[in-house]
Amino acid sequence: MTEPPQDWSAEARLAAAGHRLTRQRKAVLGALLQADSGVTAAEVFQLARSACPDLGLATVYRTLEMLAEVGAVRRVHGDDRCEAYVPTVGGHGHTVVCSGCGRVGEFTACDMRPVMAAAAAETGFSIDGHFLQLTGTCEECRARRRADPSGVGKVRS
Amino acid sequence: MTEPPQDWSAEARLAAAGHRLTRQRKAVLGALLQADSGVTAAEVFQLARSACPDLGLATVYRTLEMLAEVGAVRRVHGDDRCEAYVPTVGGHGHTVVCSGCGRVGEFTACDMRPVMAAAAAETGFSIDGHFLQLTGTCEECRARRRADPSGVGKVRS
DNA sequence: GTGCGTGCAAATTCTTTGCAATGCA
DNA sequence: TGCATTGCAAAGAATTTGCACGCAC
Repeated sequence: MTEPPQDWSAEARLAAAGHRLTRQRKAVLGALLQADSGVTAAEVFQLARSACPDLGLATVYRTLEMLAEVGAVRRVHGDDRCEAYVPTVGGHGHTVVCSGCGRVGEFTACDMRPVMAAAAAETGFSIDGHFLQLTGTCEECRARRRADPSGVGKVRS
Repeated sequence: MTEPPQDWSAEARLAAAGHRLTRQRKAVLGALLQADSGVTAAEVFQLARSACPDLGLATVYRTLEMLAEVGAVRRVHGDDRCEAYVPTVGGHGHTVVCSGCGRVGEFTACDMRPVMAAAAAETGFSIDGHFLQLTGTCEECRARRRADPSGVGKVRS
């Protein structure tokens, strides 16, 4: 459609799509960047409210949907439940979710072509996209687990 | 934990986990097998009701959760919305969702080790699991698209 | 016979929408 | 200034829970 901008920042994406950069949207973006793990709409609301006390929850939903549309945030799906959001780093990327603390990492080096070819051969579908999300343990949680191998050491409620 | 059964059928999984096979659960399983695309809880309810008219919606939710727990069904996530279910074919597998009609294929030949290694190197996480879902076009939708290249040809409402 | 599993309906949670007022471009 | 955007509150959808009864084992 439109020429992709050189600048993949959220602000640039907004501008490229013809959206305004309001105080509320800055607050939502700030909350997303502040959190180093996937956040739900409710968590964004809570975090962003400290920067913008009159923020409404409906605005958070509207903003998150809009940000996902322009590619500034990515939706993260849990195995059980869905709907957490993380800010996008680059053009295409995938998320790694820590099973210990919920922290989210993002990586871009992904060559899915062999897997996609295998899938196409096995199912007869032509493959044109993929959603990949890895689970693992972040460095910090590995350290904690070493220190206390007995406890499960879950941090997120 | 428990020794995995040789038989990966849903009934065997239920029995292995100590769950009873009731009329309602048979109806839910039947509905899942009957549908060749991912179905939501509401759709399962509607389909299963023809085999079991006194089925309650709450039971569908309870049953789907239980089936997911024992690995008899897999949750499918849409890019926008979540929570559709497909029956599991084998021990480990992934789903391919047709963007035209919503039909779901499953494939098992997946070697994610290179991707997981790359992710570990880039993020510092130790990777222990992956959720992969491909999107593409099934054979039937490709044929339809060839016949009518103009229309988008979406089938699902 | 014993509990697990169920139906029903109410309760709860999550998300969306309408509309007048506001403020960014 | 013009129109996208917002807050509030109410509507709506999706999901869960409590409890007495029925049925698989």
